Amino acid sequence: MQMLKTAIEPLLEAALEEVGINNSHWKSMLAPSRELDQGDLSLPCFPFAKQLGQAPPAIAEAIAASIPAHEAIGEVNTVAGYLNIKASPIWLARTILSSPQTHGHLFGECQPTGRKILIEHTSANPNGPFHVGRARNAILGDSLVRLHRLFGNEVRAEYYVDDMGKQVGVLAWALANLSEEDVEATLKGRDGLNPKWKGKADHERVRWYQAAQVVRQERADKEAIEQEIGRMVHASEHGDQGVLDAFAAAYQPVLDGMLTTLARLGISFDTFTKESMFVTNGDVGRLMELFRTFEIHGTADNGAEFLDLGARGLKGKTEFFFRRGDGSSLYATRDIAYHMWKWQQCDDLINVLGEDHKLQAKQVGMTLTELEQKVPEVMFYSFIKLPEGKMSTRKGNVVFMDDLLEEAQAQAAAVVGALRPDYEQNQVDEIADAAGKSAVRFNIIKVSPEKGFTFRWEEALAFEGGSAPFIMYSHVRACSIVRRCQSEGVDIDGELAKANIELPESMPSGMVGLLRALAVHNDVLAKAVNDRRPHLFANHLLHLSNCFNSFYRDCMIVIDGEVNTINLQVSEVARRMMRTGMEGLGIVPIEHM
RNA sequence: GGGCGUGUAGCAUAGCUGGAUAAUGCGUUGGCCUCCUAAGCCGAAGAUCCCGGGUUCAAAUCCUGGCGCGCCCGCCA
Repeated sequence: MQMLKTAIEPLLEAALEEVGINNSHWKSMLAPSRELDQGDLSLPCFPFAKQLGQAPPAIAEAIAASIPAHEAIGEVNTVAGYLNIKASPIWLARTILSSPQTHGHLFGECQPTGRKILIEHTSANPNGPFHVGRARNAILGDSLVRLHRLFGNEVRAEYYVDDMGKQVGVLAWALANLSEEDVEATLKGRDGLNPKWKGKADHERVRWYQAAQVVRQERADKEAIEQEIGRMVHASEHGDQGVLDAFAAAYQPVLDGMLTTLARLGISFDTFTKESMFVTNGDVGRLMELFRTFEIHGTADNGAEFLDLGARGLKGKTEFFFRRGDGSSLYATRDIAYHMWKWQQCDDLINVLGEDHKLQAKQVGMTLTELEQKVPEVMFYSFIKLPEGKMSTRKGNVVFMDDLLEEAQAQAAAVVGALRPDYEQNQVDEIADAAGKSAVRFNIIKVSPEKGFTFRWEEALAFEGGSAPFIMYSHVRACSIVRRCQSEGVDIDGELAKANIELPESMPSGMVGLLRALAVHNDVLAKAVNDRRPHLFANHLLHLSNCFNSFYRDCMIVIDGEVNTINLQVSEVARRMMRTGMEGLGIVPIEHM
């Protein structure tokens, strides 16, 4: 609760000086209380014991006695060596409400910072549909994008298109050389194409890719196939425009299909940058020449070149190869050129990467340092497993995001249909669509990225406490209060504009709890953004929604046609914060459900 | 073998820049709709915070040694 801390720090400083503490180490010790009923801020007094030669409880008492009355402080108490300070609910209400109409933007919507952030996420190889494993990157990345925007940063969301690797080469070869009959014969015995996705190129063309993977292993002329693919990949890496165009024709429809899936999740990108650009524009070639001048440059027997990052402290495998024996570049080399290009366009660079890229990212980072470039921030995430084990397209052990979204919507529709039998079908569909996709997203956002994650249908499709629909429902209740006011003829804008209303001496616990949750909202947003941990904000939003529900129970807004101004103002601030917060996580803030 | 990450009630998680009675949801269980949407609210039971050692007034949190799980250790992307 930064709000309270700022208000009382000078008081506390004076009180501590009176007791005999003159250094300012205590400022970092003054932290949010562990339990809400202890207080808002707590100061453990144990470290002062040695310095003052007194017992911690006595010190806490002495400090408490020296703190003068202040409008922000509701209560000061000491327990077992802790000094607990609770904000005055009236002060909280006054601060938060100080004209919600004019200052409402302060809550939930921050001022522009002027900072330009480039966030690269997803960047999946365009060779098949998203499964929930690959989608963790997109969901986390997009949430980070949205939270930065909510925070006030100027964000560009970027997809790096891998348009020249072996995977794309295989796809292009398969489309050119395998007939539909070949593909179906090769994949006989596996799951067929779900008729639902007929015509969606990511689902259709991945079968050519999968068939090619089999054919490359099993067909009699596999050496010739490998040579042909190798020739194309090689040509692409030397910037052969004809081959690159053929690759693009192969992957672009697949990429479009993948983006359709992401769009359904509310995920979109501002820019797409193709890997091949850095080969064709000469950046990669110049970079490789530059590396030759480095003192840590080395050459292998066949002419391949590397940087010896061991000399810079890298453990394990220390040779970082940037050029093959045949003179072509490697993925990592292009990635470095890409990063140098990105740095020209932003103040901060964030990459969202799977944990399998940690070593690679480390090598790229060290090389960028060698080039006197800044190192990007990286958000790593663990892979999503299925209860049966690792997700694998080859083994048919996958859950496609398209299927998950269909199932989520269907289940949400069943819930809405049962709970709201009077709703029209199109209204049910709209709610089910919003609830389904939000639940799927939230299920992934709410856990910390580095944690291993096992996908379970029953959890992805849970619509109760701890889920996106729980938050959506609280928001809907707040919206319904507005509708109620309108139907009662309440002048809402007028009510919100009222300032300096008399606040009741005692407030119901639901009100106090909500005020405290509101007071902490922007602190959590800042932390989630700065530490790249969206799940902190997700958990806060659950807490905020929960607090709103208790407030809803305790504080009626309209009774017998009479509106309670304070309650309405608090409800409206909460509604806006919930709405902007939901948008920050990609949860759809619908108004009915 | 080496590197990185992770291990918290039956299950899934939060807390990890050290601080009090370890928080939340699911599940189990007891209450609450003549009142702005019960996808809700209030209560109960349920924890050797993986194990051992260390640092400290204080360890789930930091250090160290084990064990389990995941990922990486390509002139692949």
